[in-house]
Amino acid sequence: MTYTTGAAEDYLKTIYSHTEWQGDLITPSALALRLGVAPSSVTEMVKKLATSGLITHVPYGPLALTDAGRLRATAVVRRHRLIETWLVGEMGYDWDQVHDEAEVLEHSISDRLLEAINARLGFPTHDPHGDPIPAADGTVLRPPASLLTDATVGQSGTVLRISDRDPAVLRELAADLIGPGTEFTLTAPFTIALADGQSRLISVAAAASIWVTAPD
Amino acid sequence: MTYTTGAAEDYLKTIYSHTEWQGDLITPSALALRLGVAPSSVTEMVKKLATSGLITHVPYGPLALTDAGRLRATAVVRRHRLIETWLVGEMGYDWDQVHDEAEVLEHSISDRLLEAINARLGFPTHDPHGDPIPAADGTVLRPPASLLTDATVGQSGTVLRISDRDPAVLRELAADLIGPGTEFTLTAPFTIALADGQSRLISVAAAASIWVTAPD
DNA sequence: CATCCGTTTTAGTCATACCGAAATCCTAGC
DNA sequence: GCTAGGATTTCGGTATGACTAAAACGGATG
Repeated sequence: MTYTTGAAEDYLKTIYSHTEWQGDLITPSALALRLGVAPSSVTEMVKKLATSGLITHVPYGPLALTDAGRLRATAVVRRHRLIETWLVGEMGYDWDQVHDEAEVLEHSISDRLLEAINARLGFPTHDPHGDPIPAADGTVLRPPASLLTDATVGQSGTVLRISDRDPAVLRELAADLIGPGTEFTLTAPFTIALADGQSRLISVAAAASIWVTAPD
Repeated sequence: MTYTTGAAEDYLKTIYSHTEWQGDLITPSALALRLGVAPSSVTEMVKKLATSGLITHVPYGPLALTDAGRLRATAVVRRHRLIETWLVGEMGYDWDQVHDEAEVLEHSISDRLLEAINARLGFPTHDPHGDPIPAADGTVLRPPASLLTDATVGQSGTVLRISDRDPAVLRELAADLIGPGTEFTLTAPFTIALADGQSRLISVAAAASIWVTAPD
């Protein structure tokens, strides 16, 4: 009933993450791809999660979290992002090096230790990549955002988050001193002008990882 | 071959811990008791560990670590004790509250994070209970010690370590301000006089958990 | 030296989580 | 409306790590 293995947490987290910025529901095959498991494995886990009341699923249809499932998922995301913030803030990690470590620790840290870390960090609201850290009650503060690849030339805004999927992208942007909070104007696909007047050429992979304030 | 699951690590660590202070080899039944598993489970895991070259075992005989097994075991113990030291030193835990958390984290923390913690702590040599922290190469600095229950009346010495097995004992001794480094003279079974002249009545359970400098 | 009894091993199950192959479903294109 | 092909599920099987019950072992005792 209270089904909370590490594997199940990974499924819930991935389902949640897909809807967090993209908006649409995730399909079993997309979930399998993201998790790096076979589609048949997804079918099995989906059955267990549905039986436990954490997701809803009509056969051959997409997956959706229930309220209970979303709470469980945001709890895992909260752990992940607090751990990442801690690794960068206190333990000397760079932002492209924290993902794997957090991926493991998010399943093993106790609530008590998590809150001790949270307090040490001063109760941060965002992780190093700009992702909002869900509150303990599952609340997430997420401003409207769009991808830099969808921005129009001339559009100005602020970088809100960088997807932490690709470490190479994170290293590229760190070298360019681009991160959450950076103000920019898109001068060409994909060249941006920074506040100090400097110009930066952004790789396509990086542009597809940068979420910026939605245009007016 | 490189068999390093969390379960196997627990077996190795427990085999090692038994020999660390007691000296004699552990039997399968004692191992089962300590780990809280059935004897048949031990037989199975022993087979795997022996096949992997981490322990030696003649059927119906006791268990002994190989050099490779001892190295693996001390690595786990090192993790456990550094994590405990960190929880007490930086995260606001008391010494009776760290065991369970360390028990989990010792299997999931990366070498990198462990060394970052180690550096933050200033490369400690002992954990809060007085247990020596093995070096990365498996070396352990362990002074000769004997149990307070084996001490003779009139014997003086210094508390070297308190077994972290029983949290209640740890709380009792913390309340009595007794810990590693405390100098004492045994005045009766089990009453000890401290350096400042104060006297303390020690419970039998606590006395059986206190390791002191060996008598001359 | 035979027997007894606790220890250890064997044999058979279970739960989790994964896989590949085969069957089934859904839908887009005709 | 039919059908091809991709997506999904079903089915059988693998690996880990645990369990119980029962058989096999071996050291201590009479």
